[in-house]
Amino acid sequence: MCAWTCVNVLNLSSVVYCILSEMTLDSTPGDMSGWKEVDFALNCTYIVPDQVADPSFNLPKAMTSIPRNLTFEYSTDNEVTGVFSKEYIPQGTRFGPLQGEIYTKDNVPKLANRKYFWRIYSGGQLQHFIDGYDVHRSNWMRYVNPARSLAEQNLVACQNGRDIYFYTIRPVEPKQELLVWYSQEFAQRLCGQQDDIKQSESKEKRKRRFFLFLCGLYGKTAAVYPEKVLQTKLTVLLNLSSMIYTSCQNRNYYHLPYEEAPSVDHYSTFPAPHRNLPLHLHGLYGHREGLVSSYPPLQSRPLQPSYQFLPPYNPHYPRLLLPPYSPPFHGMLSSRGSLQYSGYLGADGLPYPPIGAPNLLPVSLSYTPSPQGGLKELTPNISPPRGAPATPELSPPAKPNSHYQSPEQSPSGCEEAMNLSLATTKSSTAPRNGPGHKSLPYPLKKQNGKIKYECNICSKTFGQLSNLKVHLRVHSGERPFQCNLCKKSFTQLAHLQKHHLVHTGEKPHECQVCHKRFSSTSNLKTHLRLHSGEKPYQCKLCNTKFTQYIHLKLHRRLHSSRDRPYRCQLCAQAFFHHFSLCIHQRSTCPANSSMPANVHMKEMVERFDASQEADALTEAASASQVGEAVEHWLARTLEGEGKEDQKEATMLLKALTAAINAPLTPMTQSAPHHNPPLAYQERASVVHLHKRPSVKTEGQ
DNA sequence: CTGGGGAAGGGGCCC
DNA sequence: CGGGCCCCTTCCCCA
Repeated sequence: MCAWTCVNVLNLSSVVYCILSEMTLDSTPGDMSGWKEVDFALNCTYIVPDQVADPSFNLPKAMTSIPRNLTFEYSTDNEVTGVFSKEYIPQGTRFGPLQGEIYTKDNVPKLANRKYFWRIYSGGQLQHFIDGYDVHRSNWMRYVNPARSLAEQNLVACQNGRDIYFYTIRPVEPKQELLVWYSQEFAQRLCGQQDDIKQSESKEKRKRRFFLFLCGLYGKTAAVYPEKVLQTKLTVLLNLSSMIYTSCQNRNYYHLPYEEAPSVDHYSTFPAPHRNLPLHLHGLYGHREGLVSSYPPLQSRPLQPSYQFLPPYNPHYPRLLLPPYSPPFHGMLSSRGSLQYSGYLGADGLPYPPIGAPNLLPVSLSYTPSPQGGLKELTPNISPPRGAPATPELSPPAKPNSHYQSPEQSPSGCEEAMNLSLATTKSSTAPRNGPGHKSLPYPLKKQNGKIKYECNICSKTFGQLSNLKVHLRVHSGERPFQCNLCKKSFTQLAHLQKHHLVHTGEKPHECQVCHKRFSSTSNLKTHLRLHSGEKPYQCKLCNTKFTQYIHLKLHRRLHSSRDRPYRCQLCAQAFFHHFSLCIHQRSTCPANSSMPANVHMKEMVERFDASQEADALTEAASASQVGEAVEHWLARTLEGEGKEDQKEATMLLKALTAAINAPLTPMTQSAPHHNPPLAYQERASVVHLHKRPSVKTEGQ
């Protein structure tokens, strides 16, 4: 574990110089200058969750959790020495969260090894530690080495919610090592702790710390030494450190952490290296693995007050309370700000003035990442953990044969009632008196010998209770699955998982024809219709077919009643032609009880109304002319149809003809409700009589 | 304006 | 019981 040190303000200017030099080199068009931790959380494009290993492998999670696009580098002794990419990893990729044992300030074991401690802050206060020491409790992130220089840093560590994630701040080429440094705010939080730091240390401790500093000179290699070799090197280093320490006193100083002590808040000072030394030689890189969040102050000068009251990083911190600071240098990654301490200090050592508040950001943000790679289920307020009663605090779990007595309902007379209690979920977004609160209990019904669970809000029945429970969220408004990146919530985990692809950019479903990829099977299926030519949605009026229902729906507007001047005053159905209205009123109008309801007939009238034969007629056409047109239309429509269809059509023709010739009762008389009819030019000339099973027409 | 394609969300069924 | 899957629907954008 590395021990990070921090420059003394006396030497700040030279370091700033180094930073500026490196920044120039590192600045890329796609850099993330000015990104706050929340920006990383919200804007990162790719999310790489940990691998979930088979527990039966019995390997430490720290080893098995490494994502597939990463790999460990091992020493000859099979110890992990670093984490490398196996393939190209784009900028804006998120890894994490970091996992480990959780300790509060008060329950840290006395003998705890703090080398893998990360500090988690909430409300500006240290809330707990995540200890990555135990390889069975921590994940692969414990092995990520800290960046020793700006040039090599490719990850930034951010605290999002109460988790720590690593984000790629630049593309990572294959076989490149992942090297991380704190985000700006992360460092600021740590800086805020500096007041607590004890400035006094014994000479021996300082020597010891200087030894650790020298370990830093060896970089991460200390991690890979077997114990015996390490012991030897330790001895040499200790002797060396004593000598150098003595000669280096009274010069410019760096802070170095004292890692072996139970408390990390011990510091010493050591000589400043040359400005061109890599950062790890500045003492920033002092130990074996990873970063320590319990690292020393980045500057000795007190921060501006606003930094001493950093925004709370609890799950509901308001974004506008984020420190209104931007990185002081254009093109500089915000993470570098922390890296360089100059993120807040100018060359004169003074803090940079605040830059405009991020008023473009949403007012508030609820952010509670989960340890499951970005997917989370809201608990416990929104939804109980799996296996738990839906709302234990509000409703007792249903006991066998027990009856839930809702406030509105009597317990009697409902032998098969079931208490799901879902609708009474405390944090349901549905109004208290809205749907869901009167929905209890849920009666069991029997349909075809099978038990059905009925929703007593919409009466829909379900074969399985769990399906009903999920369904009830529709009424209750409960959306227990929230995306921790964009705050969207969902009623089902699967929906959240699918949604998650939006952030990862993953498109698992490939078209085998054109190899275009899609995020869902549904979208792929829709796409495949383009290749197959299938158009399952057909306009029943003009026969135009579509690959998507929405297109048919939009198309239907062309046939909307506003273009149909002749409206039936009894049933409000409208037609293009007056004679069609007459046929309707004498045959298919639901208000006309003289003829039995015939859906097919009704549809036929509509189709004829939209046909070219009908268009060819004048509105003053006689009954016989209309009858001829109908006959012609039917004959044309029936071309190629089966005998059954022809038989049916003949019957319809008779019915239509009879309708045309039938007297119109005064009550169904109608007139155009607006302008006289205009010829409808766009209608398709072919209208099929019968529906093909594969074609879904309107109303189906 | 209309048709067409893709992205994404939502409900429900099945295993 | 819950995850996975499928289907449906809607929105958005573009030609």
